Amino acid sequence: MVDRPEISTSEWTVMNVVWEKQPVTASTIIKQLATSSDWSAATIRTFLHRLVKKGALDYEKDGNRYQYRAAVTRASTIKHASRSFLSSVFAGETAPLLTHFVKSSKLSAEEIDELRKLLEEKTS
Amino acid sequence: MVDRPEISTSEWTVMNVVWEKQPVTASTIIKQLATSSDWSAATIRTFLHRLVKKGALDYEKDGNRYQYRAAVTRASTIKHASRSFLSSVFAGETAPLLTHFVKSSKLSAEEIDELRKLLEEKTS
DNA sequence: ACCGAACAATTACAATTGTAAATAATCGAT
DNA sequence: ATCGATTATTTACAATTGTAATTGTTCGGT
Repeated sequence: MVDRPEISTSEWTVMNVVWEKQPVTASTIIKQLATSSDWSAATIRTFLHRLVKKGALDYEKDGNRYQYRAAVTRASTIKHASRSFLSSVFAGETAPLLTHFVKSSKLSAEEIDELRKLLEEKTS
Repeated sequence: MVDRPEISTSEWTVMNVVWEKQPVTASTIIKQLATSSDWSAATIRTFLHRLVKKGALDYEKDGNRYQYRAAVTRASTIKHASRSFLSSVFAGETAPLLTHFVKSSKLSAEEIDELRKLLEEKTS
């Protein structure tokens, strides 16, 4: 649980693909991000290298290329980033954060129900 | 509504003080942050200058010093930062974000009730 | 009118980030 | 065994960020 370097916004985008598809090669990631981003292949490869350097990704050699996979869980990384976002942007106050996101979001009936249940549980 | 430069984590801390106390002088901000941060006065003054440069703060001269006040509303700045956080960390999906923060938060009965009401409204 | 204290403005400097291009290594097909 | 394509590695470079120290300016008190 030593603290790893922060993951930047761009790096998060890459990590999300890795968590979704791992183990995954650079070119698969590049293909996947081709639509949603306007990064060049080289740029994405830079992010991959940096993420390995930061200890957020691991890889195994697979002939010519690497199969990347996450070295940290999405949950723990989210926890970290969320804590820091909450603390800087909402000055640490969760209720206003929740109010903001509830207000600004479109939620399905199921999602609303799910959240309501979670809130119930907190009451007890 | 031209897009202004991003506000960094440290700058957010300063902005939160300004929104809370404006109009406010540098030394008041420095005093306020003395407890909660370990920045030197010079560092905080640097942040103030940068925030003016970025168009996030304005000031009026008041004799020797400046009275700073926000040039952007907290609400709109929060909206911006939240959108970007949602999109990078939660891949744009609000429901998981809400789930995460509800689970990880301590909420008072009143806050829970308030949130429940907000959710009700969304149902309709 | 001058001095020190308080302020603001300028400068510094390394680390991180966004954005790649250039170079080196290697696999697969001939 | 060699060549081109595909990877990975190294290098580049400006902007932003964290963290101040230094220098310039001005107010308030003697």
